[in-house]
Amino acid sequence: MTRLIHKIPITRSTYRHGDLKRALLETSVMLARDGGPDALILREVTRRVGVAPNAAYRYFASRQALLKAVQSSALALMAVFIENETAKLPSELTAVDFAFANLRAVGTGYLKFAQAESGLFRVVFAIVDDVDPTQVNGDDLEPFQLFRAALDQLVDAKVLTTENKISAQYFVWSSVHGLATLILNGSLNHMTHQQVKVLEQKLFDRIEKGL
Amino acid sequence: MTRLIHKIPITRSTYRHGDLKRALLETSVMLARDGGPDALILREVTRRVGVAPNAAYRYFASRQALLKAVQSSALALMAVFIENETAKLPSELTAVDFAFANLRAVGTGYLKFAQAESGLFRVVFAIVDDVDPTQVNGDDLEPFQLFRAALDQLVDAKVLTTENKISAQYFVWSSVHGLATLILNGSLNHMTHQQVKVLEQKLFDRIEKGL
DNA sequence: TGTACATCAGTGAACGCGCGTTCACTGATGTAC
DNA sequence: TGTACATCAGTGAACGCGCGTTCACTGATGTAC
Repeated sequence: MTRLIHKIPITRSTYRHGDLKRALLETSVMLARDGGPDALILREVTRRVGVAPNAAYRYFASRQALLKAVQSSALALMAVFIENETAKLPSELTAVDFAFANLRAVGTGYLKFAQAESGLFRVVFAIVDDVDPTQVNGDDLEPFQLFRAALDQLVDAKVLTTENKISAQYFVWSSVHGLATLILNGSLNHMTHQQVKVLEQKLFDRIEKGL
Repeated sequence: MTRLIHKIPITRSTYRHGDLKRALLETSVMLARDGGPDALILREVTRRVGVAPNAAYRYFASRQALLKAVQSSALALMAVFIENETAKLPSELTAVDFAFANLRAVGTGYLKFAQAESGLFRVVFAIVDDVDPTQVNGDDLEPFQLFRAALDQLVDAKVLTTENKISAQYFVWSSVHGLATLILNGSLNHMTHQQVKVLEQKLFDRIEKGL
């Protein structure tokens, strides 16, 4: 009896973990937060969870599959960052002004996520050499969709035509994503945080002009 | 005598290599062409050159230093791609038209390099956790400079003010670089090559509009 | 022109490291009677 | 309520792999006399 009590491990009180899949995924996300895709090391994940290295294989077919799962989580978190910004929008604007403000909000959330969660951002855009397509979760959010609602509003506000919407969407995405990657790869390291902020605003100005 | 002849290795006829530094760098570039920064494996480089694994250390302080050297080579090649495009420009244009055409040419070269030499493109923007700063080659070309001449022409042609030049330069760079990375990370894999070409042109249209 | 010698480019062997994945398994658990 | 049993979540051990870097060295070369 007492023996049993002493044998209770810190991280696990039952023989079966009970929630190993979730634990593996959450730990994987933590690792990826700190070091990006390369920091997702299967053995390290299982070590932290307190389980044998091969235990992960009951829930994920391979490291790739686990990375794919982290990718989904990261993208969902990115969407939350964006929603946090769009939620702040004042409602007493004209449709046109609101649509533009919304676009800026989405871009701001995108850039904030890239900077606050650079590891996860890099995971989102890491190349995952095709995971078994039968395993692909069809209703996964796609990064391309993040700007969609904002662009739809611009169409509704007659700022954009329907024909131009797609190319506008790629234009906005490229510009914002490009700035995000330049920030992350250190190309803007000579600037202060404040200067980067100013640059972001000027980028949005030019994006609006270019639509 | 005959013994000596038989002992001549295929890749080396003298005891001293004679040009090992160049051979190491060139082989490194080949590896990086095929697989990006992660494919730059010291032991593989020396294996291909036909030299002991540690021989590289006479010329490069570490793998990082070698990667840095490859980065310089890659950036120089990128500049060549851009010059190849700008060289094609017709000369009988007005200053304004020429400046815009030049900007497109630079962007086109940038995107062509990214697609034709994706491994080297990734090396250029790979994070190199600070190499010893006393070793840094001060006159290394910076990616940011690639668009500089085109923007200068736009200032000369009075399309841009001097104050706006810098932010315009980052706008152009972000947009083009962003599209390049989206193409490379597979975000546009659902498109045909032709569709991507069209998208590039529409991006340039919007960039011009946004200046 | 020939010899002695110092230089330093490249060697050989090893260190310490850690990874992803497979195999045959064990034993706590929940279930059926 | 108590017992027999099948399930399957997690184990233990190993495979095969290759990396970057350090150390003490050797011996072909170019140079000085």
